[in-house]
Amino acid sequence: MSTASEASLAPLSSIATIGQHEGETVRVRGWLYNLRASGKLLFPIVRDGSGTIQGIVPKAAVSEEVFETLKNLTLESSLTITGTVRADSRAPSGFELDVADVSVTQRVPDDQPFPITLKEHGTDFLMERRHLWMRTPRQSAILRVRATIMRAAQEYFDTNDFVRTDPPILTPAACEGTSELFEMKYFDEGNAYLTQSGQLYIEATALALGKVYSFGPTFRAEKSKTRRHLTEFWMIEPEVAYADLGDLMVLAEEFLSHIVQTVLAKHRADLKTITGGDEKAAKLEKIQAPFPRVSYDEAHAMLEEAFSKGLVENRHTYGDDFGSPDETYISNQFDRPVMVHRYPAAVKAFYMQPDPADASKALCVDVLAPEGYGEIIGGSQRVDSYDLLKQRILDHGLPLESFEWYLDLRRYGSVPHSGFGMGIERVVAWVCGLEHVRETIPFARTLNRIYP
RNA sequence: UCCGCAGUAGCUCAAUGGCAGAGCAUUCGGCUGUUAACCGAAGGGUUGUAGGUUCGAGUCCUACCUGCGGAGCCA
Repeated sequence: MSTASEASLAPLSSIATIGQHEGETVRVRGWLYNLRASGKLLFPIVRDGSGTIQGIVPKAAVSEEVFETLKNLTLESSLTITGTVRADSRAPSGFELDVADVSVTQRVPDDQPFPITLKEHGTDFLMERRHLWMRTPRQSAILRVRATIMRAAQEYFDTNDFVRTDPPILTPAACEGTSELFEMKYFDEGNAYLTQSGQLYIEATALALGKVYSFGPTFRAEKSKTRRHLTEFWMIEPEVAYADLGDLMVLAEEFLSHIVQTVLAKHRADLKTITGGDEKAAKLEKIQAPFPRVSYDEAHAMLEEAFSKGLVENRHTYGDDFGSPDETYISNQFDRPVMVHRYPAAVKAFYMQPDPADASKALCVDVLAPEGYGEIIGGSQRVDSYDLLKQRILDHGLPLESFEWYLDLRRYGSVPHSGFGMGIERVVAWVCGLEHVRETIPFARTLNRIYP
């Protein structure tokens, strides 16, 4: 090994941008991802979080110490490797590193090898080691796409003059009076609950600031065990004063289009790593506003026809909400997200404005992602009449005193207003083509898992 | 909460009711262009738990535990 001062002469490079240093000697700080050997030739593959690169180490080209150090190095040991960047058509990324020097920061013990191998593993094994699983190229790529989706979502609202107003996470009562909530003691004030939605609170901030959004974690204590559910997930919710349902649907389709096109612009390589091909990117190209709009009645008619043709197993009952198989069938009829609007008021939340054309319907919209990924957005125009809202609260058996502040919003300068919530993890799962939302978040919280 | 599936080596999985195995990982040896490298060798097991049937149970029966994904509910 050369001296520290000698090695420090080489500039640091991230692997993602190492092509800019072709012909130059650089340092890469990272971890040993894989090591192949062929006699007196070593092929260490190093990852640094931005990508991986293969190093070439002919025994004759380096010191005995460098060769022996690398030859016996254990996977996922941390190291700094110095070498010359060379373009090579055999390399997946187009570049390789002719290694000159290596410095090991921490060596993974021989008797406790890195548990995640390059071979296949079961989901439970991987989830139990999520803190290590996320080091693999595919999982890292998913987390990068997630970060871009979150940033693009905020970017859309920020550049369209929305003000971010974050609602409380600890709340005194259920927002909608339906979902199961996580409950805890709150000093001498009785029980508090983890928020299931910030919606009611951002209705208040919308009437103060006009266009607002919130972005934060949301909690549901429902015992859902499916590929679409987490007990803790991230939701971004816009709320707009004076907006009606039509305005809301335009907002939703433009918002989603922006997110998907931003991912396409930045993550072609990651999408390929995640899905193993370019088909997903081709599908995402089509995600451009406007999106198809289907009323509840039209969707029901689609399901009736599908049932008569034997395309769906169970017949949908008019007036009921759509089940998961129903949503999957409807969304599969389109190559873009479909906006299903005007559901029966009876199956929707108390705060939704009735349709003036048919009071049995609510002015609401669910956006269903393609390919059966389910509901990614749910929103509505809100009840703006004091009398109607008060009646709805009473009809739903909710404690009026808990909603006095909410009724104030209709008492003092009430206006029509609308908003929606988008679940980040479902969008990531759809955009990345994943089987399960648990891979879309660094540490998933599900019914049977709160470790690590 | 209901329905279904699964639990065998560190991992992924085999094994007609009849000697518990393979690949990968680990250790050792070989190989100068490997792409989940390859070749040879070695170590590695209370078959989820508790009962039962049987000459004999990984395999059949009962209960339980754990996990999975589907319904419901939702984003």
